Amino acid sequence: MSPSAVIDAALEIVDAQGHGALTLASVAARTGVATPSLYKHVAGLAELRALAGARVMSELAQELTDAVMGLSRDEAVSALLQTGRSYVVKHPHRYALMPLDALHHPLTADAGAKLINVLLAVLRGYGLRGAAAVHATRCMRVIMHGFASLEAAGGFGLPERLDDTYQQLIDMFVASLPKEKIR
Amino acid sequence: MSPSAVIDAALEIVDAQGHGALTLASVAARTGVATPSLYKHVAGLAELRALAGARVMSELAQELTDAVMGLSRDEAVSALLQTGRSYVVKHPHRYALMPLDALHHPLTADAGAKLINVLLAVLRGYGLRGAAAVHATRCMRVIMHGFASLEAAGGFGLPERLDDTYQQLIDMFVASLPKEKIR
DNA sequence: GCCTAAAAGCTAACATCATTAGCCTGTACG
DNA sequence: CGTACAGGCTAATGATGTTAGCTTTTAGGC
Repeated sequence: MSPSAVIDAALEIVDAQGHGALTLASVAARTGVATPSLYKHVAGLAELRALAGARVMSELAQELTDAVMGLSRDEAVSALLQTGRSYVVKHPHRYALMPLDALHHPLTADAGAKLINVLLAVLRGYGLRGAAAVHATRCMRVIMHGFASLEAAGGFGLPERLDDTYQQLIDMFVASLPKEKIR
Repeated sequence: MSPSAVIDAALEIVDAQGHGALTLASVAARTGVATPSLYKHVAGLAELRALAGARVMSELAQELTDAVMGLSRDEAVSALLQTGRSYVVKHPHRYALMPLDALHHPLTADAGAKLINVLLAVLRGYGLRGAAAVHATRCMRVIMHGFASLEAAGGFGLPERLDDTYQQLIDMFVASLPKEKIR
């Protein structure tokens, strides 16, 4: 066994039973090991959650990176937001693992930075600098996180198509970006 | 004591120590009662959380209602979004109590409906109907929830002014609404 | 004023967890 | 061949949620 294998098991449990079911006991059961043995690989439940969250964030960052490769500006923004949502739809339970303040925690800071960097890279195509870039990044995050967390939690009850709502948000955001690249 | 008094104590604990500190043991200590005695008023921890969440949602709905009274359209939307955020800034820990899928749970459905109704009322000024009203409501929710949850969780690390980011989001949303009332 | 029944409290007990301490074993490496 | 350590184990402790069953308080009717 290895720390990574423990995280694998943790993610399997989360995928199957939701993030509330992630306990050291359940991970131990799944890996066929006594609970205290997990401490040889992981410092405790808090660290395991952080590591699992970091794993998810890295995976998401990778998918986003792949999705925007070769695209720029509106196309890239749209692809990024769509891909972010589709990841959450694919693994609804994983979303809750990602810490919202990843940068504040050493175990998740790297993964968090990777994620933010994709957003920044996409916005670079608009020539946004300094404060403007920060605000735009935050807006994008708000939209992606707001929608994804609501969708993952089953927060949208009505039957109207979620795709349409999300597209409307994307259009809204894209419309707020500069039409000409700022030089 | 009464169920309501138990919820009061729960909210005091959450305000002071965060929603992770909300346990039956801590509520019992604060109300000067043995833990099992709480079951005379509340069915268990899950119900207490739901009831506390409903209380918070009602309170927020009331503040939002007060804030938009006498306003319409862009002014009302702006006031609603600003007031929503300021509630979260005032009581950062309470935000995490509100269930995202309030309508699915009988104990929180009423409060959830109250909240949604404020949003719908404000959007009525634009003459939005049917699916369009649903999408617009969702967009507003995404923006308010996305921003508030990130802010409450300390998810914005950089020093740029959050007020500016939020204003940008509000402008973005307002710009997406019809300029003339649809009749 | 008293009596009874329900409301509200208590203690004891149990299950589940996380966590720590201390022990055992196999294996890689000198 | 011996030793050190990685990785596993059992036992024990302390929170916590929850249930059961008993006691006390209280409110209302007689």
